[in-house]
Amino acid sequence: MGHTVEAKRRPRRSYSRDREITVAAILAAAEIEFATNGFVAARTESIAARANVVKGMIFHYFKSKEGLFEAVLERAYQPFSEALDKSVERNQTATNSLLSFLETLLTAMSSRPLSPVIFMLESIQGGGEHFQKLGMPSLYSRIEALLKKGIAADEFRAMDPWHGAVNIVGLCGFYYCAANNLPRVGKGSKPLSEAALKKHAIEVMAFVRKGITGKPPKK
Amino acid sequence: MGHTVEAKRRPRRSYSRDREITVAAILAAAEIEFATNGFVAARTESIAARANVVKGMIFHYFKSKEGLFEAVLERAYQPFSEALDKSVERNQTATNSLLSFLETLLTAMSSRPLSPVIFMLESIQGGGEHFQKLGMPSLYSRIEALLKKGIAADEFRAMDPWHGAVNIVGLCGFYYCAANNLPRVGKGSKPLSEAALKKHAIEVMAFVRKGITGKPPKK
DNA sequence: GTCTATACGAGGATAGAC
DNA sequence: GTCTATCCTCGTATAGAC
Repeated sequence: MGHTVEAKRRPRRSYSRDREITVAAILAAAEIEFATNGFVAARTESIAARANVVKGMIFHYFKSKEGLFEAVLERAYQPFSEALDKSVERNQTATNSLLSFLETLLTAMSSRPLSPVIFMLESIQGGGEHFQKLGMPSLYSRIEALLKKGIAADEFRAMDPWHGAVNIVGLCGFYYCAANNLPRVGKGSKPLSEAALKKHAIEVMAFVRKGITGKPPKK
Repeated sequence: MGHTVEAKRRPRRSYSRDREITVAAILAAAEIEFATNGFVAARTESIAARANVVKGMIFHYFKSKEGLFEAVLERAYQPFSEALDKSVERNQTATNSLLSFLETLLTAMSSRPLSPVIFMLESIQGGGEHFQKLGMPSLYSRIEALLKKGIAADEFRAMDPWHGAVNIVGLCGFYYCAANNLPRVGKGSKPLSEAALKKHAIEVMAFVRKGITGKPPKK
């Protein structure tokens, strides 16, 4: 039935007795659980089982379910935060700036494929409460700014840069959220395999490049 | 805190004592609740409060929470099913076929803005179990087919039609899912206002048109 | 058809032994 | 640091009066 996806309760074999290891295991398990079920529907018991620890450990290290969730959110956003820092504006054309930023963004996503899903769920269910803290809006703003620059420089076609930014972020992230549900007809590789994600990045870059330019590169 | 969004418990004033009215009220309330919280986190009590009926009515008419959810899903998919039926292939160019189909699709979405969100949640949380029944995959397949046709006819650039279809669906639907969380800087109208949705449709159509064509229309 | 009361299970959180 | 046992709230679902 349409119930929560839960991890099988595996018998615990070895215990780490090590803060770092236990915490990391819980975080990794929690990321999966929250990305599949959302905050409210996520089950601490299920997280514990997947992490191969006892439920009490979660409350020991994170105080509450909410505390754990925030830790997961921060961890999930980290690569994107770094991507924002890394891609500083050099003296480049708007096209090159945007495409290189997109490449960084898509790489960050493919390295942590659950992050877009968690952000999506937080957006829908949490109303984006936590996003202000994380600095999520700056992702859209960055792209919007690049679009404005390119439009002013006549590199890009006339368009609403705000909608443009949303559309581009959507192009990057939607795939990850819909992955479980895509038609698999005749597709050998799974949508989240490394090869498929690479293909996705290439296709998105091409789509964006064509979709925003004012004049196409003559062939 | 990051808890479920719940409807305030309003005092019940008038009772319809009418099957149609009660059922419709429950369905409408349930759509909101499921779209905000997902199946597991949705609360029947909250749905009842929003519909201004007593919780028992839900089980009376729909037997179970799951029964209600399926009814909501069907209702949400209906406009898209009609859109698929309506836009039969006439002797048109691939470009015109695709754009007119997109227009129908975007109109369906704007008429039921919660549907894309429900589908997204079902995709993430339900693993798309219910989608086979509803015929969801045909939406992607239709677009994929149109893309293939256009590529073969040299109207569209070379691209992977499967990824292209996912990207186009994402362009249409992502906006609705992210709407609660978009930066509102300097934006007067809310992202889900009629005006904003119309703008979204126009921007997406333009983006797709430019993003897929092989040769741009000379100006 | 509508309402109240309640059974019953699930799940977050804590206490305290080892 | 790790584990077991338990408390208590919340939420689905049902029984039965009006």
